[in-house]
Amino acid sequence: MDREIFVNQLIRWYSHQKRDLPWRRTNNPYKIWLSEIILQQTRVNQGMPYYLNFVDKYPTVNDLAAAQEQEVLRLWQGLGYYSRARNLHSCAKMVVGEYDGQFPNKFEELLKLKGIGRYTAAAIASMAFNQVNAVVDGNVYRVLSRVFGLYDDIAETKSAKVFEKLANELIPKDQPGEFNQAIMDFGAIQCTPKSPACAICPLSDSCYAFNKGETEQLPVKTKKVKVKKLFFNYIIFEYNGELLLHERIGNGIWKGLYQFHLEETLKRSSEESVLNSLNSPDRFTLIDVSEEVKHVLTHRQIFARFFRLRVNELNTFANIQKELNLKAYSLEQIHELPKPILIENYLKKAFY
DNA sequence: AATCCGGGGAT
DNA sequence: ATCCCAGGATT
Repeated sequence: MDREIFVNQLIRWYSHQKRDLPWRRTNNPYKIWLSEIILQQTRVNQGMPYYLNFVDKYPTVNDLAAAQEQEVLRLWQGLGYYSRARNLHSCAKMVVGEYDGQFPNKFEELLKLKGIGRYTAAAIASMAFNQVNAVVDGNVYRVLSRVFGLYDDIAETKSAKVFEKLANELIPKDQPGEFNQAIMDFGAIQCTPKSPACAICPLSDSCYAFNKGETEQLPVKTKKVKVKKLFFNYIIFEYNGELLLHERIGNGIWKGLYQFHLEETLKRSSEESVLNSLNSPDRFTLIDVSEEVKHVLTHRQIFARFFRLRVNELNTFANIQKELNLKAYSLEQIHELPKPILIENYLKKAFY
């Protein structure tokens, strides 16, 4: 594939087929940054409502910096990879505190900010500040590997350099932002992972993969994540309309989110053994045991059950909070807490 | 370099 | 079921 033809055809395709997205209607670096963080490992359709909510609630980086982290996490609830939300908040405070509320306009400077890696730094630099920095995301890997016949394994760290080098050789200096968005939209709409629309592709004539019949083989990606099975037994202590929850702390999934008391095991536990694990089980009355819920994450399969217990006496309710480091919340308060979607789904079913 | 971190949609 | 998404931080 001739490089000049590729760039020209790609941008031509983009001028006709590009999606009308709200963060494309602005040069505001705050909004572009916000959209990029939200869209990391997230499809546009899934991220869109979150973007709109964030812009609505925090119109400027100052508004976001002034927010409470828990409020930010609550707004992020359901989007996953919650470190993105904590880093988002941290970054907003950095921009306000160290950059006078103005996002830096250079790749290397953007890279210093929390939650901004090489992809996001290039995206902001090119789209908000017209800097010539090529993005490399999943779409770019796919499009370049197919069009130019690159067999570098995209699961290998070193391959990023190969694709980044080529992308930076291709990117036109007079419209870097347009090129970056064009190649990503092309990957998302036209050159899709499964069944790419080669029959109507303006690049198919000289596309390596199309001509070699290799579209299914490219990009090359080897490593597969091993999935670990976990069994979660959530205990819901209830007294007079209040439930006990606590914040997940330490590093690990759902850090900063709230949940019920959790008994976690590597094998499926019997209902009896879960209840017997509690001190003086006669202090409680079992109201309900939920069906097992399967919750799938990238490298976890969680099989969860929810044990709903009515605490018999107020005194016991207070003691449990101390024993298990829990806190009592009304349903209204719980609604405002950031929670894993697994917890949220159960609450909707059993309480809301 | 390898591992961890969510949830959902397309196939 | 499997793949992968406008990836980054940590180990």
